[in-house]
Amino acid sequence: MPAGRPRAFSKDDVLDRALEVFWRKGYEGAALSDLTAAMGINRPSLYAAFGDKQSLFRAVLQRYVEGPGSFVGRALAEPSVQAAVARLLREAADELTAPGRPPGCLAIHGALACSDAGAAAQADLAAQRRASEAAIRARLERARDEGDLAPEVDPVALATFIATVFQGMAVQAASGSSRDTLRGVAEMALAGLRL
Amino acid sequence: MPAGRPRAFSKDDVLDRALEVFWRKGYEGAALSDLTAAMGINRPSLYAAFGDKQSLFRAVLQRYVEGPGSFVGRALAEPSVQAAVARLLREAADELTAPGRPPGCLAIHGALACSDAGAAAQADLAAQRRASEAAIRARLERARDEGDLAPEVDPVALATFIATVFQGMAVQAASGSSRDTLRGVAEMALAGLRL
DNA sequence: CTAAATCTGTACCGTTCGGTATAGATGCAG
DNA sequence: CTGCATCTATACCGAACGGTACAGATTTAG
Repeated sequence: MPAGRPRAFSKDDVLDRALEVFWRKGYEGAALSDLTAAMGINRPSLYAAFGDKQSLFRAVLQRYVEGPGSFVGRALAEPSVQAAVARLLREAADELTAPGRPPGCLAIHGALACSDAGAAAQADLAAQRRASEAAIRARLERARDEGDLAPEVDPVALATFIATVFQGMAVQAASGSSRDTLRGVAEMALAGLRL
Repeated sequence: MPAGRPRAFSKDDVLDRALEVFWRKGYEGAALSDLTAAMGINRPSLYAAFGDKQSLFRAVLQRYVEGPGSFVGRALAEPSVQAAVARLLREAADELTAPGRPPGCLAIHGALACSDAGAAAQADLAAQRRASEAAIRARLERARDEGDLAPEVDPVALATFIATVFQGMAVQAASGSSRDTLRGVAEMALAGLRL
């Protein structure tokens, strides 16, 4: 334990509070006063613990990926590629509309369009979306190597399609679409894929 | 012609300039100084001609729908529903990545997540998205009535699916995806629909 | 040519933004 | 108990925000 007065809050706890604010209002829409109010700490404590707003957002994004966004990795770990993709899209409908959380996906609507001040956050989220799409692609390529995917299927194009449907579902969720509506979208996409 | 000094600019011209700014930065990311600089007019002129920022955004949105967004209506006017949907998604790939314009769709990323000050713009865009989806649904229902659509197809669910794919494509475009990539998404969606 | 009406430009309003200096409180090491 | 390191809290900073008052310029109506 380092010398000096110990921190009076848990970093993870206040990060979760900050996540809720960024999730609901986006990077630029979340003011520092919103953040400190929700986190229950003062401004200098925030800066001492996390650095500036941009660094806080990075930390929040990482926590988002490892927390609410972790279902993606679990879905892709399904043994068959058919089950993996189906679980991914079906659980997306649940996760994007989970009660008690903001609707939609932080990585998608957290900073889609913003001023120059938000360009870094915008780039962070775009990179995260690319990473998720790359994870889907890697899973499809593995399936192709294992003979679990028809050889005429293009893993790159299919991964982009799946990611695109997911992103559209996130927009729908942010607009208030219900879980059942998103489930319907997922089923229609899966029916078309007929993996 | 009304008495008094005439306006020194064309409302439509400066609306197009404002559209570019809102499209690129979103409602909240577009500062009044950005807008007046791009429009080439002073702040009081803006307020006299359009009212406050929110009213300007409404006017810009309407011009967007009637201008860059008008391809949706034209695509849906195709005689066969198969051609209508195919043209809608294929032209979306072109329009969302058209050179010389901001990538993506104002109605989708213009105000997805924002502070309380942007709630009205957020609601306007959500309503616009619902209207577009309703237009697709109406076209599908017409096709069903005309026998142009298999009776087991649910127009509501299919319209939601098409709108969702479109919204996902807009997110991809805003992240820098190319026209060809979006074309691939459109083709994969159409192949799955096999209308 | 005068009067009324409208637009333009400057300069400013109060508020909120992200970020920080500084002082007091609270802990550990010796 | 003393010294020091770290955290908390108040109060503040300059800059940018959306919005407007006011004076001068420019037009039509009479």
